[in-house]
This record gives sequence, C-alpha cells and structure tokens, in this order.
Amino acid sequence: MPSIKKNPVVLAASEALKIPVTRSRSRRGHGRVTLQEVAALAGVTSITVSRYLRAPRIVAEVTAKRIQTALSTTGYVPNKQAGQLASGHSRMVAAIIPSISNSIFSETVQGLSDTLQASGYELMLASSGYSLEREEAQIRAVLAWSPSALVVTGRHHTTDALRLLNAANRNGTPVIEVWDQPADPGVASLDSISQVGFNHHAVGRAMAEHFLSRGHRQLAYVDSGVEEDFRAHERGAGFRAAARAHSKNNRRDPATVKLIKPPAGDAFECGRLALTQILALPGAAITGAAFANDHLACGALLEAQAQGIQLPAQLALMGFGDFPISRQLQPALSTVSPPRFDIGVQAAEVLLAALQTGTLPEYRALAWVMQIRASTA
Amino acid sequence: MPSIKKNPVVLAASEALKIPVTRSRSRRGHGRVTLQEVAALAGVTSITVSRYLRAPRIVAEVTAKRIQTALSTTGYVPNKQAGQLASGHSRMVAAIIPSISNSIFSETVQGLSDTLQASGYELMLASSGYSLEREEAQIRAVLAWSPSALVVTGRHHTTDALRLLNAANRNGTPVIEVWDQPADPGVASLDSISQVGFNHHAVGRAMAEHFLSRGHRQLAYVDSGVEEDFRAHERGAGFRAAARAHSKNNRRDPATVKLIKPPAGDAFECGRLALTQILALPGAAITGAAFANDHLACGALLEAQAQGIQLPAQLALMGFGDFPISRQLQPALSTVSPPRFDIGVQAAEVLLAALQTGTLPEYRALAWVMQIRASTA
DNA sequence: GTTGGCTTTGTTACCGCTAACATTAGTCAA
DNA sequence: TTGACTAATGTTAGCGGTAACAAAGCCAAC
Repeated sequence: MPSIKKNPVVLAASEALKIPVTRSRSRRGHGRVTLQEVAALAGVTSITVSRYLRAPRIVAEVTAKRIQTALSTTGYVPNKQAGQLASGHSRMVAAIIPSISNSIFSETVQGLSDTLQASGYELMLASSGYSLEREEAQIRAVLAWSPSALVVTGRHHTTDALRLLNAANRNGTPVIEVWDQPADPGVASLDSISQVGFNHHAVGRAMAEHFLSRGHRQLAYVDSGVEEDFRAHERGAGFRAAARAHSKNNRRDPATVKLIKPPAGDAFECGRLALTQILALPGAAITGAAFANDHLACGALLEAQAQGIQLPAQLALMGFGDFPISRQLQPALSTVSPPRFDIGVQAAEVLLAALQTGTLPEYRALAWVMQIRASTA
Repeated sequence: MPSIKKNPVVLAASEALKIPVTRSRSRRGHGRVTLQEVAALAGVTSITVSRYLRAPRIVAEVTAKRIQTALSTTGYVPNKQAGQLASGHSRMVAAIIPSISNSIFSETVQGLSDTLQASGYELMLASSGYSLEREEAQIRAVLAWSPSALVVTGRHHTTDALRLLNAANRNGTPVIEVWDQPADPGVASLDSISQVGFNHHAVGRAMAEHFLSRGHRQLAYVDSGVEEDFRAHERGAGFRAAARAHSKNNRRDPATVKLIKPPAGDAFECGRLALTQILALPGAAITGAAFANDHLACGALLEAQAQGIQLPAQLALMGFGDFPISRQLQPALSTVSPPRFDIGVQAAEVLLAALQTGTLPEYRALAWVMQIRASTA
C-alpha cells in the first residue's frame, strides 16, 4: 500500500468533506468500508467512485486507475441496500415455489438462478409448502425487499395474494407465474399476470389419447396426494375430458376413467398402493393407468413387477415429469417430459426483457414432449 | 379505499411535517406507501409506527388501533432495505450451494428455508455449479446484500473466498460451512469457519468395514464424476484407508480397492458404465462395490440385473444418500443415509442462535446411518 | 407541592448510496 | 477571441427507515 502517498490525500479529503470533529449523536456505521473511504483514498468524491462502479467508461482513465487501486486496497464491498434505496433498482428477483426439494421445481429454480446470475441478479427464494396462505405471507415478505421482479408458481393464489401481485405488476415489478397457463385463454383481463408454462389440461388429454389410440378403454388416473397440486388435478381433468370426448364420438366403444387419490407420503409407496387399488377395482379390469408424476408411476411399476403382472401386456403405465429413473426401469416408463429447467430459464429471460422494455408477454407457452417407452408400447 | 376520509388527514399531516411546497431538486419516491404516510393517516409520527411494527406493546393501545387501521387501509409494505440501512440488521440469510437441482442439496436448502422462514428471515440463494471461482464471485455478490448470516457448502474455497468468509465472520456475520467437517479436527485455528456436517472420511471407512465384515476383499469405489465433489472423494479416501488398515492388520488376508472414476453425465448411466468397468477389471473379481451416490449405485444395480448377475451373491453394492428410489429396487440398495434435510435445519438453528448470543459452535457433527438392505445382505 | 420515575411520543441525525443539477476545464468552430 | 459544446467531476438533497436522545404527561411518594 503506498501509504506515503495515501495519507495526505485521505486527510485532505476528509477535511474537504467537512466531517465535524465532535458529533453530538453517535451513530457509527456498520464497520464496512464505504464509498467515501474508497473515494478519499483515490482523491475523488464518492459519486465518482459510484460512477466508476456502474459505468467505468465515464470516468477519466487516470482516475479510473486510482479508483481501481483504492478499491482493491480497501477490499470494498458495495452496500446494495443503500444503492437500491437511492436508485430504486435492486437487481434481485424473488421466487416462490411450492417445494424446493421437489426435483421438478428445483430444476426450475436452477434455470432461474443460472440465468439471473448471468445477468448480475440475485435470487431470493421462498417455498410455500403447497399452502396458499403461506404463499401469500411470503409474497408479502419478499415484496418488502423491493425485488426487481417476482416469480410465483401456478395461477392459484389467495385473493389478497392476487391483489399484491397485481399491485406489484402495476407498480413496475414484473410478475410471472410459472408452470401454468392462463385460466381462461380466450379472455385477456386487464389485471392479469403473465405466464411461462404450458397447458396441463392438454397434457392430460394427450395422455388419454395415447392410451385410447392403443386400444385401452378401461383407464385410471392416479392423482397427486398433495391437495394443492393443482396442475396434477388439471392433467387429471384433461385425461377424463379426453375419455369423455372419445365416448361421445364412439358410443359403441366408450372409455371409462377411474380416479384414484393416493394419500400423502412417499411417492413411490403411494404409487405401489395405487397399483394395488387399481387391481382391486370392481368391474372391468383397468388396462391403462396414468399418474400425476413419475415417482408414483415408478412405484406402481415396481409393485406390478413384484406382483408378477405383465407390463405392458396386462397393464400400461404412464407417468409425468420424465425423471431420470423412469428410463432406467424395466420396462422403461412412458412419460411426459416437461420443460422443467427451461421454464426457469425462460421466466428469467422474459423478466429481464420486461425490465428493459417494460412489457411482458401475456403467456409464453413452452413445449412438452411425450416419451413413449416400453411401459405403454 | 376510503379516499374521503384519507385525503384530509394526509394533507393535514403533510403540512405538519413542513414539507416545502416547492422543492428545488425533485426526487420522488418509488411509488410505494411509506411509513410517513401511514403515520400521517394515524395522526402520529413515523417513529411511532416504526415502533408499533417492531414491538406493538410499546405503543399505547388506542394509538396501536389507529395505526393498525392506517396500515390496512394504505396496504403498507415495509421497505427492508431502508430498514437494514438504518438499523444494520437485514433478517436475511444467504446460502451458496453447488447445485440446486441436486436433491441432496435441495433438501438442505428446504431445511434452511423452512427454519429461517419460521423465524422471519428470508433466504438468498446462489448455486456455484461446483466451481470454486463462481462460488467466490457469489460470496462477493451476496455479501453486498449484508446478509445476517452466510451458509456455504464444504470447506474448499479459493483463497480470496476464504478471506471474504473470515472477514465476514469477524465483522459479526456468522458463516457456516455445511456438509463437511473441520479440515483438521485437532487444531483449532483462529481464523476458522464453523461447520454443520459430518465426517465423510469416517463414512467411507464405515462402508469399507461393512464390506470387510461380510468377507469381501476385492473391493471397488466408484467416485463421483464431478471433479469438485470433494466430499465424495473424501469418502473414497476413507474407504481405501480402511481397506489398507485391514490389510496391515491381516497380512495373510489383505483387501484391495480399485478406484473407478466415471465420466460426468447422467448418474444412472454412469453407474451402468461403472458396473461394466468393474466386471471387466483384470485380476481377481470384485465382490463389493461402493458408490459416491445412490444414483450411480442404482444405475449399477439395474445394469447388473440386466446382465443377469446375482445380487448380492456375486456382487454386493452400496450407495450413499439414501434416495427414495434406493429402497424400492430389487434387491433394495444398502446405503448411507445422511441428514440431508437436518443439515439445513441445524445450520439455520446454529446461525439464529449465533445472531442472538454472538457465538458459534466450532463444529456440529450430525449423525448418519448406514442402511443395510438386500444389496449387501 | 415538589420530586422522581415510568410510559408514551416526538425530534434529530444519521445509515451509504445515487439522481439531479452545478461547475469546471478543455475543445473547437465561427 | 469568444461562446457553445463536451467531458469530467463535484454539490446537494434526498431514498425510507431507525438509534439516540428529548420531552411531555401522569402517578405515587415524600
């Protein structure tokens, strides 16, 4: 450290800043190096250092060099709260998801995080545990941090939460719902929130149509054990709607769908249980079963193997999620592959674009792919 | 909103606050309701509202009621940055983990998040992608948000990152390393960071000892394909150390360990590949193989089944992580069950306690459990 | 009646940074 | 030579809260 040069500058600067010798009320700082200190060391005022940090080009090259030296000798760490308070920009995005440990959402968060990080944004994360009340509380909590943008999961929220989200949106904090599509695609409401996701009803229909096209007529849909997994319910609704539509058009060859609701708990075990239930159903034997997620389906698949049931000859199974294990089992599980990671990436991109242009697309529909494997072949 | 009632009060108050009619420099706020506005509506000053929000009891009951009304009619959302700037307390914890989508860490984050949330703390999350350079950048970035505390993963960091972490620790920002134990348990360094985790070397030793106790002498350790998964390497080191120790004590009945390093990629596929490599190894046939994680082990298990190998008669397999799928396969996979979720919970508890008392325990060792199942029975 | 303590509320001065405007010095065409 | 323009830096006044100190009102005790 060039202390010979430094000290006079520091003294001169602190005099120039007219720091009073005695302060009537003491309220020391929090111990960190401030811009003022860096500036004093560089022989400039704090605003110049501030400018250098935000746009190095607008300060003269010699000054830039002095500032750079001062920054590294002091080990300056900016104070983002002070910055956001003064500027109104936080460069931080908040996201609220139902569960962090659910791999479906954790990959979305990974996509969000990676993309935001690349643009210099931080991520504040909260998980609601699938509770709309907790979600509302968390929306309230994260809004207190004035995030640049807000990501929530799905389009189901409490009335107050919706109020908060719409208010944020109107105040220039873009809000995006991920993993879902607009409630009513036809009508564009003024107070509506943008989506990055896909149509779960359509996924459910496609699953049913796949079974129907293979000649299955006795179907089952095993729903999620989580009450608030609205998207799983929606897929189930689509699944049944497609079966109804088929039956209407083919009066002599109707299809039926039994709805099975497993308890909450370990998904594999619930899947095993669901299979047992399917086998025990009165009436015509089920030949095709769709599941709310791959873990349930894998559990069922393993249980079917244990019970000596021929897959897919006796029973065809299809999951949702395309988890890595699904393709590994024997027979490999047919499933729907959603853009788990991409939802996060695209949500981030849409939000970053909105922060630049001020406009959000109403709905960005992402593609999903049905993976036909041996379990329905 | 009852604008008829609100406006006069606001006007009266703004006069009382001596807001100049013309301001030479205009710098409007960011559009949100401020404490001043709430206070004006309640007929008090902002500090009283501030007190009410932080400790409702210390304001008189009648005042409290008026403030409560004012808060709900205005829909006040506090500004945490302003609060932290003034008070020095942020009530926000930052965590940096290698990967969000890796279920091992996502459960830790879930534990962290749940526990912090319950105490009114927010979580700022960043993922380093197992890169120490990115981790350093992220430590720098999150420190700019003045978190109340900081959670990082493991004890391997760049020199500069360590400097930052120790500086933060000294400045009253508790730092915890999760998932690991102190580098050298004997020596307590002055500049050391606390840990909440466990001894991976000991886990590796225990895995080897289990195999040895069942009579296996030709062993293999399949390491993680991720270069920077230091904990997996450490378990491998423990595994081999135990085998060496055995050989030293039983000269006539020595044990050998082959180290296998799969490529990066889908863990199940890498596990399959590793099994093929194990079978192709020259010399005496391997009878027991341990894996860096359950996904690798499950991949190997499934591949072994596909190749018609008798498990565990011909080959015993053991994983690490105790993922839900592991107990579902046939034979069920023996594995080590780490406190995935609990690490997050306890890290949060230790940090919250440290924020109260100012002291961190040096190392909190958490228990792990070996799950002996059919794959090594 | 005065004193002292308690409860409740107010006043002031910041926290660290940046928007907006101000100023200075240098450049260059008229 | 001058004035308009540009580049670089400075000055001032906040952003929206809270810590520290101040003061007013009330009550009991002396």
